[in-house]
Amino acid sequence: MAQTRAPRADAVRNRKKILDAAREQITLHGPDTGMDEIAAAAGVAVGTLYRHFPTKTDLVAAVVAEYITHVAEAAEGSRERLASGSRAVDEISDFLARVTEATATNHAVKAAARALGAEPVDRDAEARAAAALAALIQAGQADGDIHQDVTVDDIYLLFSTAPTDQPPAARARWLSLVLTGLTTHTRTAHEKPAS
Amino acid sequence: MAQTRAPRADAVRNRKKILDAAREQITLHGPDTGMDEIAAAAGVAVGTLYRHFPTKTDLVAAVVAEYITHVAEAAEGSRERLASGSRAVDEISDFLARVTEATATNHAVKAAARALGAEPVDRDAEARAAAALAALIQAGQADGDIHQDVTVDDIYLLFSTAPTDQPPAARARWLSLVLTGLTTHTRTAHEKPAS
DNA sequence: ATCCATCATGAACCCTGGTTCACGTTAATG
DNA sequence: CATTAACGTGAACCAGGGTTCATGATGGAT
Repeated sequence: MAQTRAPRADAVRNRKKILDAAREQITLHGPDTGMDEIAAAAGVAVGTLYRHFPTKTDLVAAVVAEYITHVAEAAEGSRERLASGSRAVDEISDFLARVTEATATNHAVKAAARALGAEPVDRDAEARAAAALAALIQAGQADGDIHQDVTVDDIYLLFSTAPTDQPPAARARWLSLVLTGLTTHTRTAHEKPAS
Repeated sequence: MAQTRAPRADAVRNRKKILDAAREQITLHGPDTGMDEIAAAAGVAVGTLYRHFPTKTDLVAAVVAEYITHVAEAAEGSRERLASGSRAVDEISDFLARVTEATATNHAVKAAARALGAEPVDRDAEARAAAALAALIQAGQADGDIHQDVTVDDIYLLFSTAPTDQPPAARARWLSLVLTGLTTHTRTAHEKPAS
């Protein structure tokens, strides 16, 4: 019944080369990078791209999927580190920093995805990320470091808007500003009744 | 010597129709809206677009320029309202809210601008906006409501990353989170020595 | 060593979308 | 009212880039 042979070795190799090249080239030369360029960067002919990915949209989608998986792993890593006694706020901070970093790499990719009508990918990875994040937030709230009203959606909202085309200094500053908004010991002063 | 005739009435009318249509269509159908669509929406032939704007890039640039002018006016409006005794924090909040709103409309426009290599436009309007903002921040700091380390660049950084493709509720939440980061009575708890 | 299914190649195809231009219209000037 | 420069029109043009396909190469099973 299993009529499917094992995939050829070079095919696997090429698939990986293509994905890497795609990520890199799109990151480098913007969302409008041509298939030709990607193929060239991968050391492969255009036709090979199409053997692995029926359409450019599919290729970009695959790259995005990789990215989401990466985010999920980062979140789960942070969560596990909680066991080793690190503070939740620090982990959240680290997580945001790491993801912002990664997102900076993938900004153009996401733009490309949007431009092509990115589609439902890897609900599983998304779920894992959300679960890990929820755990982190709860821990932080238990510590009294994170505002009670902060949710996973908040984190998503923030890092989906993370500045990705800014220099590192700006990104760091952004992170600092945003973290201040998540942590405790403040309610916006102007909402407070005039003491 | 003034050999230049007065511009024709319909020409002026059309120019406005084109700019409006461009903003609207790009907002509606994404950054990849074609010149044809814009022309149709403006009730004008393609050639007319090119009479007014030599290239698509120029057209988009013009739309962006309008937008920046709008931002500048919003900032100056807020600043003037300070005289009437309103708190600076509130004005900053209002400003961010209004700009976020406007930016939501212009998200696609900015994307289009980027994709075409948006270019230096209206340094003047930018300068006016920056000046007004600086005044607002200073006032807020004098009130003790805004962190001392907050700068105009911070505001720019934040609202340049404002979520623009999110529903209003999400945008409001974002604003709230961000404002918490700007206002006083907090330093990120996890940076504080363990009390 | 042989064979074949899988895979790679890249020139050619085609369609989308920005841009042009030769020709009709129309608003301003006198 | 006549004249003309400014303006509007839209079919046609052209380049860029995604996609295809006939042909050749190669890894793996026998």
